[in-house]
Amino acid sequence: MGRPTLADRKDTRSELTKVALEMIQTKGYNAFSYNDLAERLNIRKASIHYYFPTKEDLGIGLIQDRLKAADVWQKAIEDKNLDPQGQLQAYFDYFAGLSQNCTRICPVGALSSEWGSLPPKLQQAVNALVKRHQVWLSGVLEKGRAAGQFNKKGAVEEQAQFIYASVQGALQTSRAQNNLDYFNQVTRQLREALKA
Amino acid sequence: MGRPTLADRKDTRSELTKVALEMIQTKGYNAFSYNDLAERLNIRKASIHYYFPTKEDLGIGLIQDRLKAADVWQKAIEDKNLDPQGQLQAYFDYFAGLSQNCTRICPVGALSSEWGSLPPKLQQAVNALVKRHQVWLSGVLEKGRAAGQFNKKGAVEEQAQFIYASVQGALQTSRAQNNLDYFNQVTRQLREALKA
DNA sequence: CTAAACCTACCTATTGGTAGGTAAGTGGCC
DNA sequence: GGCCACTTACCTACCAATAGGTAGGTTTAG
Repeated sequence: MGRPTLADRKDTRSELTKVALEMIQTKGYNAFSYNDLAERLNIRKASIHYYFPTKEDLGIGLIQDRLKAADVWQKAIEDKNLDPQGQLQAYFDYFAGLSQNCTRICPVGALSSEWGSLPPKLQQAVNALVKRHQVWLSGVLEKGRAAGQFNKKGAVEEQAQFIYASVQGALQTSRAQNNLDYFNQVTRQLREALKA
Repeated sequence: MGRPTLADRKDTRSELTKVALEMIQTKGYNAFSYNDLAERLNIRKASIHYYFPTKEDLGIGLIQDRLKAADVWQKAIEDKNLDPQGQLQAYFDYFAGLSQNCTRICPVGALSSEWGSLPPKLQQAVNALVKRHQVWLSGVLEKGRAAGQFNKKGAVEEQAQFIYASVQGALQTSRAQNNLDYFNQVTRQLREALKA
């Protein structure tokens, strides 16, 4: 009967961040509107403001979701008991999967490219997520060095930055060229550059 | 008075692509409007349509400008008679300068991040510019290999892709972190990864 | 006289956002 | 158990601002 009962309702909030995330990955932050989201979820756009008063709030909320997802992912990786090299490979695999046949890039990379048009608080949130990635990578590199898997050229933080930047760029260029091999070539060379 | 005589007029077309370029680099393609451009050039926005009927035309025109600029730059580099390693460094230096104190990124990287929202012809234009970069880099690497300056791990095209992706990502992340050292760390590690 | 290089004035669609509803579910109190 | 206050999760209907774009002038130079 017209309106669904509460029991029927989906978790609208997480649906919103999910679709907004997808749109940021495919089109960018400034290329989607509340109307686009409303049509996708089959609700009115005013309802979106109930969960996210402003688009900035939506952006920040969505990044916070990613922060939690990173927690989950990192713990799942830990449980697999991979060696550092395997963990690095899992990181690459994660992004290769995220690419979805060269249709998406990392949301953080997308937002970084529109930096000057982002509200300061959203910039902060993005930065926190970047840092999280780099801290995790640094940890993996540290362990890998101890295990003799990675070389010791420069600080691990610098190598982590190198990996992070290359992955972001590779995802973007690989989409522009419509060829995931591009991404794989880059990660192959990263492994080469890091090995002991 | 009021209105300037034709002799006083700047080259409005190139001013337009220049300012549009800057806005793409700082905010992204979807974050600036014809109105923004009009205010910056102190003309009416309708006049912009005289030069560029649509925003897509503007984007494409601007990329074609960059293609010509790349020609000029490459020839200027050739005249300097640098060795391949010096040419690669000049490439890095070019991007470090383009960063303008971590306020701008490469326009191609910016457009690549908004890929899904770009008109197909603009995507094509962007791709042509990416290819130009990579072909030039491949040439430099080829010569560098012959001169014993670079290693021969994989094809030069693959190494060129690696360099290109890393530079793009480094520019973006370095802006997000507001720290050009980030960019320099990445290029340092690229040199390391390429050396014979 | 013509054409280049603008202009004013307008258009429709869309933007993010607000005001004020309303149906359905929740918890407390007698 | 029944009533009532309250909250949740939406809704309709609007708003001013801005988007890209168009029609049809006007000024200036050659």
